[in-house]
Amino acid sequence: MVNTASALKSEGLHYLGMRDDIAARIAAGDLKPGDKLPSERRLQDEVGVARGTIRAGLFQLEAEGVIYRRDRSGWYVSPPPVVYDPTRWEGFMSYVEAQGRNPTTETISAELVVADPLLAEVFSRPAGSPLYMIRRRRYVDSRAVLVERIVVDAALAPDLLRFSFDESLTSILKSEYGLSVARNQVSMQPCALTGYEAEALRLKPGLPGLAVQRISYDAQGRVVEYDHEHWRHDAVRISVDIRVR
Amino acid sequence: MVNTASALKSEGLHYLGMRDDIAARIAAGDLKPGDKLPSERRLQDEVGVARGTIRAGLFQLEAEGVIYRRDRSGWYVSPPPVVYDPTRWEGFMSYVEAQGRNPTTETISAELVVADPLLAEVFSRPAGSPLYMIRRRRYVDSRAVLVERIVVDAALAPDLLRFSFDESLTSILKSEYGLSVARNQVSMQPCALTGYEAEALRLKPGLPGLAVQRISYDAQGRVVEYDHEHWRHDAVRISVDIRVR
DNA sequence: CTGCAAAACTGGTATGTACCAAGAACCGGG
DNA sequence: CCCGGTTCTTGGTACATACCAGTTTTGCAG
Repeated sequence: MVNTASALKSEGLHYLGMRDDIAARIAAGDLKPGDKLPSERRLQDEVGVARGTIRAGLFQLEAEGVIYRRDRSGWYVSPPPVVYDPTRWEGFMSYVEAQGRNPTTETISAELVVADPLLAEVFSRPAGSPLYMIRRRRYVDSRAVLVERIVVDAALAPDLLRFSFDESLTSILKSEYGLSVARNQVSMQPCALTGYEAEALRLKPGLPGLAVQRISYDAQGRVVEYDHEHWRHDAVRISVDIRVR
Repeated sequence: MVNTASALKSEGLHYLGMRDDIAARIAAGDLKPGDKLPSERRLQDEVGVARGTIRAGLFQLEAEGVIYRRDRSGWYVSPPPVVYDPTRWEGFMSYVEAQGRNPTTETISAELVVADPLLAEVFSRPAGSPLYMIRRRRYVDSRAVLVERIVVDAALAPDLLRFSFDESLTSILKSEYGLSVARNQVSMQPCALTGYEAEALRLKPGLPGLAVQRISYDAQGRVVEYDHEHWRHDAVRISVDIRVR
């Protein structure tokens, strides 16, 4: 490495120096995923720089996904991310479990809505068509990692609301309605989590995240699911393995 | 919207209020991509809050990819991101051009190396096998958006270094060596750009980015390219359209 | 031992100040 | 007109301080 913590300090980049200190302690296993860091004021005394400088270093590590914060509780070491493969239609529950983690889901709302012009276009239905809209929050090992809004065509899945969505929607659509996905159109973009998403994840508005939009089609080309997910950026890694066109 | 700028201000979240002010001016087209924002000290006077608060709001917008900074020059409105489809093997030059933007490439280095254990495993060659390693910096509309390190098997592309890599490596491999890609294995993760990457992109170390790793195979399953890319996070959007397994 | 209120602690926001280093603009000499 | 140095501007870093609002702990009353 070119820059050691001490080199950075002597260059006058104290916040990067302290960043490296903490990062090194994590890399060395001195601090493990889930562990709590010393408080900002304690670090201030230990390291001997102002609290603002300490916070700059912590923000750095947060942006890198190395640590995260719980409001007014403290800073914690981030657990490793889950791997997400958009080319598979396994649901969240199964691929998180397959990675040895503990997924849970909480339904925020589920309602019947009518298609606005945008939704109508996505589903190739007239505006005003009935659709189900489901909002959920999903956890990995008790940490909220994403909120999503799923829209399903009511014509394909009549009376969908009688089910609970705290488990896998994937399995409901398949076993109850015989709907399975043949094609996914996925778009992803780094974003900032603000407003509703930040609140739902109990995050400070503006923290970085990953916005995922997915349209799932069945073999007949009908839209089975129209999904928007907002992930905390440190909770996910994308992996794709595909034949090239 | 639930939170207007003025509402946030009265709540005591001045930095979010000013964030919304700027975001609104950009959304309204008052400030266009590439435009320069007023200086921090000017904003300080205009908005009437301390410079630290102004900077907090600017960092916010930066994390969202709405604005970016040129060191000691100023803050600028981000141009729209380019769309990147890992399922295609069109090179950077062609897909950026197809989106009406102007791509350029700069070769940083190109050399013959020998396979270390990790590279040997990727290429299924004995350690010590000859490989070409190419580092490049790529631009969209004169803004550096990514740095990459490509490794190519010297056995598949002998004497590769006689070519210039300031254009498309894709076309060289295809036209000169008959190598075309049948399968891509792509992994992506939000990251922080530090050290070499930050320097090469002339970015402050620690800014958010997207790390992309790609292994490209030909129809015989041979590794054609082993590629690591580091993108600035506001410059790219990922889009995938695939049949589900 | 339990339940609950008070106290201590923690991060969140904001202000003001100071100085540095790199970029941009200016201006004069050739 | 161009070149090159000076000056101004700009963001970058750092400090000290103050107060707020949730979280966590403490400790007392029942």
